[in-house]
Order: sequence, then structure tokens, then C-alpha cells
Amino acid sequence: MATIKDVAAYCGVAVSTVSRVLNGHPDVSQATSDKVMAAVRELHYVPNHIARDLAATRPVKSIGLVVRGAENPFYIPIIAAIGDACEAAGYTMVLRQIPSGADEAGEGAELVQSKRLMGLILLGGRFDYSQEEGKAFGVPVVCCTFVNQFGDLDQESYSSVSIDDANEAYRATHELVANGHRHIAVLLDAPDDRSISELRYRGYRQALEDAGLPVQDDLVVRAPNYTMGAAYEGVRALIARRPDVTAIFSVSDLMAIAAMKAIYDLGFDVPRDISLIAIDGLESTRYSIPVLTTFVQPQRELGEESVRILIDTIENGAESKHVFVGTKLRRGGTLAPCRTADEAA
Amino acid sequence: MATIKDVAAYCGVAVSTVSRVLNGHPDVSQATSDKVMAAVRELHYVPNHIARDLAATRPVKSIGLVVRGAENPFYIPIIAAIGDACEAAGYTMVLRQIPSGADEAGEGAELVQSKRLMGLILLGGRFDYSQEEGKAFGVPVVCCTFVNQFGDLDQESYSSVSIDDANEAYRATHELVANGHRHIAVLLDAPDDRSISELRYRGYRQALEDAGLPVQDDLVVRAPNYTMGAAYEGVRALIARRPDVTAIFSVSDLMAIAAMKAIYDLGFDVPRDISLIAIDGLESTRYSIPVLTTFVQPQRELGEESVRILIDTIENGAESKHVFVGTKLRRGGTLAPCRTADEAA
DNA sequence: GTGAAAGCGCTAACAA
DNA sequence: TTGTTAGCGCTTTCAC
Repeated sequence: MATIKDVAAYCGVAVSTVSRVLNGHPDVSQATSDKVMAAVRELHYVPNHIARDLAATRPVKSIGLVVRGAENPFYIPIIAAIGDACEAAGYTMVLRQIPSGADEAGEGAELVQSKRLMGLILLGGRFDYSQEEGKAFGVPVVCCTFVNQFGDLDQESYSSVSIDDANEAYRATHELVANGHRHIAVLLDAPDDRSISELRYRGYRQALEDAGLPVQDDLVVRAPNYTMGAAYEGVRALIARRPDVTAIFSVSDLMAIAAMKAIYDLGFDVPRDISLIAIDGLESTRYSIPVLTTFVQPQRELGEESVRILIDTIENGAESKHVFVGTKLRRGGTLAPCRTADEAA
Repeated sequence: MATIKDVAAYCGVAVSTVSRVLNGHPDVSQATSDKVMAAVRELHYVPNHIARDLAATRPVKSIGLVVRGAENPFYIPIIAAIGDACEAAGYTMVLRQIPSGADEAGEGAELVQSKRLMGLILLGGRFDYSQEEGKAFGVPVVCCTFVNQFGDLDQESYSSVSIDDANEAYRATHELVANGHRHIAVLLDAPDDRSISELRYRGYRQALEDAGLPVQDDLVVRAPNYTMGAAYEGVRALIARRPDVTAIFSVSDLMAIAAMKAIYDLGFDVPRDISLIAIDGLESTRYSIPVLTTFVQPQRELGEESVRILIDTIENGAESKHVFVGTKLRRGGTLAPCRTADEAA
């Protein structure tokens, strides 16, 4: 494999000269530059990034992206947007996928140090980082799609870009209430994971309380890891124990799709018998029958804003900030007024 | 940031000693080892991968994965499987996502050289590599999910793991024929991209010919980039111009879902009026109503087998091979016997 | 405008 | 068992 030395030898100049033309430094004669470039092509020379990064005194523009649960299609456009934004800003993105159960704080810190990264974006992480974990990173951190709500981490020590989960869940649940629904179930992630699911659950409860409706445990369905299979089974069980349920708020699109199937398989109709509303806005749920009614998250914006904040912090020492991006209600066909509203009220 | 020198100085030994304990080499006294490990913890030392890789004389176990069109959910489980398999084999996976239009052969070659990778997996690539492109890699290459059918690349110069696209498409189309369908449309990717879509189109045509049915251009729907939106519009147009169509073979699950929606929105029923069959087997299409009938690809197996072959070639110089993995027909509810079979025949 | 030389952090002979 | 030393391929002063 050709090295910079080979190129230098090939055209009789010093390696430093080759380095200069390769990096577009001034003070190189056109003739030398041409000669070097010709040699580069001739020898099929490709710079070795490993050596380049090691030698570089100016910091290498690179950030890490730790994705927990990358099998979730919701993250795909976000990851793509982050990749594009990094590319555009001249940064290299190092991606690390970790299983749902893994410790992304530790993994992230290790990644940052071993690859000498200048910043870190956490996608789909936990909500309970400790102060110590926060300090271990040593570089600016942005939490994408979530806020560290349950830990004791200083809000000044990191940034975040997400939707206002509790509030959006409140809005979703309120849509159901406003349509006359009284027996409203909720489809959550596995028990007590101190995550997005819990925040949305709070919004759901608040909406019920504000409407003067009771919060009932047997209207709660918990599907471990947001899986469709678990959601499907959970909703079947729900309908069996609570045949009076007329609406379901799902914390994710995919679980709502599974719920729809469960309802259908039991011989009921969406939205005639049971209404459905969710949060996420996956592209594919525009093609469900009927179209899923859901609060669409601006996925690309979530990713782009995360990169913007991170780079601003890295390059200009900008203060940390926590931004909420808005969602947009896609009015599909899974929500209808409650037919039994009067008697149920 | 602490370096190996700091650790060495901290506990009064040479850097080589630190290096030895860090890399688990034998011939280090327990006492020294303990001392070093303590210092490592004390100083929060994390080895610098960049320097390590540069210095390593033994080749760094790493492979590249170039994914073209990573926004396709079909690839997610494959990427995850490849990542897991690499991890298990002690290899580092470097992922490069590139847009659908990009030149993955060039990108792949650049990636391999600049990061000094030992092998390359191409996911979702083109089908027409030239011999020259093949040589440019310089390391073993495995094409995952496709075979280089249209280029003039030697079959001995690379490996591949995929389904037998033409054959599976033949089977899918044949299922429709066997159910009495005579006017069978096909839902393809954008025009003439010399890709999977074309191979499947071949299988479709062959199946029709073998059944003595004509291959008609106006039964072909082409949706650029496999997008759902294009598939939806395309199928609406298809039904408008060919109201006699009773079945559609889609080369991908997602396009089939979009087709289903189009059929429904036009007031028709699946499978009563139009039957649907596809290839892919996405998890989420188990929850469509009715369940999509499709040939399920063993996604994890595709990824794992690719890694196995690549590493075998790297480490043992194994010969290149081309393996076909099988699919499994998931009999959902989108396929029914043709009601107009008699008159149409 | 160009070359010589030092070193980035680490590994791996080779000595001791 | 441990220390010394020479690089890995590149960037970057500092001379010339």
C-alpha cells in the first residue's frame, strides 16, 4: 500500500511537501503541486486516516453517536440526518450501536476517549444519568429525543433536543377525551423504565385527571421493549378484561399498528368500536388502513438540531440548552367520536 | 488526557510494560500488573485506538460495511446481525452509509484504504461492477443481498450472499398463477437499475411465460427508489388503466403495503378483488390487515453468513463463493383464488 | 518554496 | 521479568 513516502520518493520531493499539497497549504509552486498530484494518481495513493489523525495537532473534527435500540425504525431518519449534518459541517461521525439493556453512558465515555472524539450525541438513552456519569464524558453531550428527567444531572452540563413528551401525550389523550371517550387505555413500554414511555404516561394521567376521569390500572398495557408482538397480546388481554374500552393512546406508532391488528382480529373495528392515537409519525403508518392518527415528530429536525447545538458548543463554547421541537398532528382515520359517550359518561 | 506514558511514569515502569499488561501478554509479574492496573484506574486511562492501530504490526481486525440506502428498514436487522457477528469474531466494523445514487465501489475502496480495513461488505449495492472496480478494493469483498449479475466482474474475485432473486420472484408469481390469476401486475423499482428489482422482474416474466401468459408492459408499475408514495400512485394509475388486474407481485414488502392502501382507497378489497404477494418479510407486515403474504428473507442469516465468509477469506484465504439462502413463504391473507379465473382464462 | 527532523501514542523486537 | 528503542504514516515547526 502506497504511503506518503512512496509519493515523495516517486517525484523526488520531501514528504512534507507532499503533505502540504495534499492539505491544500499555500506556498507550494504550481509545478510541484502538479507533479505530486500526478504521482498520487499514478500510485493510487490514499492518505491513511489513522496516521493523519494521530499526527494532527489541530483536533480531529469528529463526534460520536451512540444509538441504543437501533432496530427501531423511528431512529433511522434521525441517524441519517445526523450523518448528513456532520458531513456538511466537515465532521466525521462515529456510530456505536448498543443493545437496549446496555450502559450507554459508559460506552459513550469509552468511545469518546478511545477515539478522541470532540462531542457525543446520545440517541434513545436512559433518563437517569448521575452527575458522575455526566462528568465522565469530558466532552459536550447532546441527548437526542430525550431529556435527563430522572437523574440528578445538572441541566447545565448537557444539552438536549426532544419533543415535550408529557405535553404531547397530554394533547394526544386530550384528543380522545374531546371526542367523548371516557374509557381510555394506554399502551406503554415495559414497567418503570424511567424513559420516554413514563413521561408520556404522565401526560396521559394528567389529561385524564384534568378531564375528571379516573386513572385505572387495568387500562394500562405494558409491552416490553416496545415490541409489536407484546403490544398485540397486551391489547387482546386488555379488551378481554375491559370490554368497555373505547380508545387507546399508544406511546409509539408501531405498537398502535399492532393494537389495530389485535382489535381487528377480535372482530372489532377501528375507529368505530375503538379509537386509536399515537406519537411518532412513521412514514409507513401513512399507509395503514385506516391511516394512523398520530403526532408526527420532526425526525430530521431532531437530528439536525442536535448536531447544530453540539458543534456550537464544541467550537464556540456555547452554553448548554434544552430545546423542545414541536409535533404535528396527522389526522388519519383511527379516531372517531365515542358512540357510547352518553351512557358511559 | 492520560497517555500510556503517564501511566508508566505514575507507577515507575516502562511504557512497554504498561503495554504488555494492557494487552494481556504473558511474562509480567502479578505485582507489576496490579500496580499498572491501579494506575490505569487512578488516571482514568483509556487506550488511544488511533495510535494503537497505527503502531500495530499485526493487522487490525476490522472490516468495512458500505450500506447504500440505509433508510430501508429491511437492512436494519442485517446491519445489526453483521455488527454482532463482527463483535463476536473480535472485528471492528466501520459503517459507511451512502445515498442511493452514490458510487459504493469507489467509496468502499476509499474506505478500505484510508482506514486500512481487511475486508469489505457491500449491502444494497449495484450489480454492474467492472473488473477494474473489483480490483480497486484490494481486500476480500462480500456482496450481501445481491450478486454482481450485470457487470463483467469475475465470479472468483468476490463472494456473495443473497436469495436467488429471480427464482423467488418466479415462485411468488407462480403462487398467483396457481391461484388462477391471469392478469398479474408487477411492482418494481425505478427504470432499469440493473438491480434486485430487475432480477425479480425476470423471474416474474419467466413465470408468466411458463404459464403461457403474455408479458404486458402496461401491467408493470415502476416506483423510483422503492418509495411507498410512488408505489401508491403507481398502483392507482395501474388500476385505472387496467381494471382487469386481479393480482400484483411486489418486489418489496413496503411497496406492497402502499399498494394495499391504493387498492383500498379506490374502493376495492384485498384479496377479494386484487391479490397481493411480495418478497422481504418485514416484521411490521405481520400486522397489516390482512397479513401480507410474502417470501420472508432470513435477514440475520444473510448478515451472519456474509461475515463468516469474509473472515474465512481474510484469515484462511478461503476461495470466494456465492451462496443463496432460502426464503420462507409466509401465508398471510392477501392472496386468494381468482374469482374471474374462468372467464379470464 | 522546499527539506530535515521531531513527535503524535502506541506496539514489538531486542537487550539486559 | 522488564527496559530501551525503533518505527507505524502523517503533520508541522524550523531552517535553508
